Order: sequence, then structure tokens, then C-alpha cells
Amino acid sequence: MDVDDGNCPQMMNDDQEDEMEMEELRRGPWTVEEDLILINYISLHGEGRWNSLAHLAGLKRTGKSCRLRWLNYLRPDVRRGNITLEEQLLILELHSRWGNRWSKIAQYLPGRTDNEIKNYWRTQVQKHAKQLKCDVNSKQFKDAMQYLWMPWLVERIQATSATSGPTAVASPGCSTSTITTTTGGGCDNNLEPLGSSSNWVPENPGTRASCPISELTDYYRLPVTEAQDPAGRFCSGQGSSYQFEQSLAAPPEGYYSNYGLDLQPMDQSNNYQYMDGGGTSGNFWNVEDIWYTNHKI
DNA sequence: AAAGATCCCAACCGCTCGACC
DNA sequence: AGGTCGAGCGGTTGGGATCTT
Repeated sequence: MDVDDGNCPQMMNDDQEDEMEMEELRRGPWTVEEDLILINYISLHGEGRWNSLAHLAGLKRTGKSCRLRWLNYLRPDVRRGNITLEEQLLILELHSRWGNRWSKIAQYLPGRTDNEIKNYWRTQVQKHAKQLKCDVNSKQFKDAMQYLWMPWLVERIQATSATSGPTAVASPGCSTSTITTTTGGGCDNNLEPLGSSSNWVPENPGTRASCPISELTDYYRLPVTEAQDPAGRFCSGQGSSYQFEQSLAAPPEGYYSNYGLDLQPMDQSNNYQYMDGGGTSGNFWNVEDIWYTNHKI
């Protein structure tokens, strides 16, 4: 019990009590002690009823704050660390369908929180939209995402798997043949959360339980029709599949300006710099960084 | 080495929705 | 029908970490 500072509880009206309660509430970063209290309490009593939980656990936090701390940080199944290439691909794909529905998107990335995905989107995706001088919601940027970034991620995933062996790929939980890069298509209604979903039974256990990288890649090699790609930006002329690498290696004249982007053609050395420099960072947009660097745009 | 700029992420805020009375 | 409460969502912010000059 705190030392009496002169405020007699019996003499306080409701407003004063509320004020005192507000003053007692802690805000800002959580301490280790608070974390332990919350973890212990939830392990004993379970989660839910956050306001009373906060009170009963003896935490001077709002229920909201406790809930957020638990869901975003303390939950045992929360995954930390860098967003993987597979996760990036999934985020782009799902965002193209649902927009800023972070919690919905998070359902398909086990262990990732809506907050984390939102932060990723804000820091990484919007940053690059800004670099490209276009709005993140603009058609130009969406096209660049759909035709460049996502296929690039698939290539990187494939390259990674080729060197490090098969990897479990986070996927929307449906057969890859129905993963589309166009809004409104695909299997929205059939999507199931990955991993954490214990009651999910694959339609075709042989292929659906884990969407192999090759299938993802195959999808992104679907024919690009003239209608979809009127400028022939992504068609290499080799069969009907577009070759992302080639389009990167030799972007046609006015390639970027087709997107309304004020960028200059890249010379061959820079291409190699990019192809090698993609590295493990998973930063497709290095290609643009190089442009800005070399051309002092 | 230091100052300023930028990045990143944990946490907060305001709002909405659904359940319950 | 309308009020209250708990829960969840998306947007925003504060501040530490890192990078740049």
C-alpha cells in the first residue's frame, strides 16, 4: 500500500476516483515483470475478458494493452524475425485481394501478427512505392508488384530451395493452381489458415498440405496474353511463358515509362549487380536502388 | 566522433461490431 | 429499441536503433 499522500478515499467523488485510476494505469513499454505476470496469469486462467484479467492479475494496464501485449509478443506461437520470401509473397498476394485487412492476412501466416504484417507493409512496401514515385494504391505500383515483384519472389524462393533443398512454403492453403495474381480470382472462399488450423482437412492431401515451390513457380509462368501484357513487357518469346529474368536483363525501351515511372534503362553491368546483389535480403527493389544510385535521379 | 536523418516496431488510439441486458 | 461492455480492427505515433553526412 502506498503511503497516504493526503487524499482520503472516503472523501473522493467518482470523478476523482476515475482520475486516480487513470493515473495509476501504466503506459509505454512493458517490463519483464509485467510480462511474467501476464504469462503466468494466462497460463493459469486462460485468455479473454481482458479488462478483468488485467485487474485480477494485478497489472496496472488496460485490458486492451494486455491483449495487445499477449497477442503481438508473449503468445508462445508468435514468430519473430525477418519476414521470409515466402511470407512476403503471401502478403503481397493476399493484400492484392483484401487490401489492408491485416488480421485476415495474418491468419494465413502462422505466428505472424497483424501488427507485424502491417508494419512490414508500411515500412517495406510503401517505402518502395515512394521510391518509385507512385502511390501504393496506384495501378502502376500494383502492376509492378504483380508482374515484377511477385514473380521475382517466386524466382528467389525457387533459387533458395535449389540450393538449400526443399522448404516448407507458407501458402494460402489452397492448391497453387488457384492462386492468382489478380484480384477477385482464385479460391478466396476456400482459403484456410496454415499451420495453426488443426481442423483443416486438405482437399487433396498429396498436394495441398504444402504447396511446393515448383507449383508456385509454375503458376507464375502461366502464359501472359497480349491483353494482359499489351506492351510485351514480360514476354521473352520463348514459348508462352514469360521469363522474368530476361525481362529484367533487357528491359525494352520505355519499359518503366509504361508504368509512368521516370526511370532510365539500366546497363548490363548493373543487371549483374542486381542479379547477384539480390542476395538473401529479399529486396527486389535493389534494382531501383541501383538506378537511383547510378543515375542520380 | 558527433549530429542529424531515417528506419523500424511496439504500443496506443479511436472506431466499429456483436453480445447481452 | 437502446445502452453498455468486451473484443477486435486499422491507423497512427513515440522512441530506440541504425545509417548517413
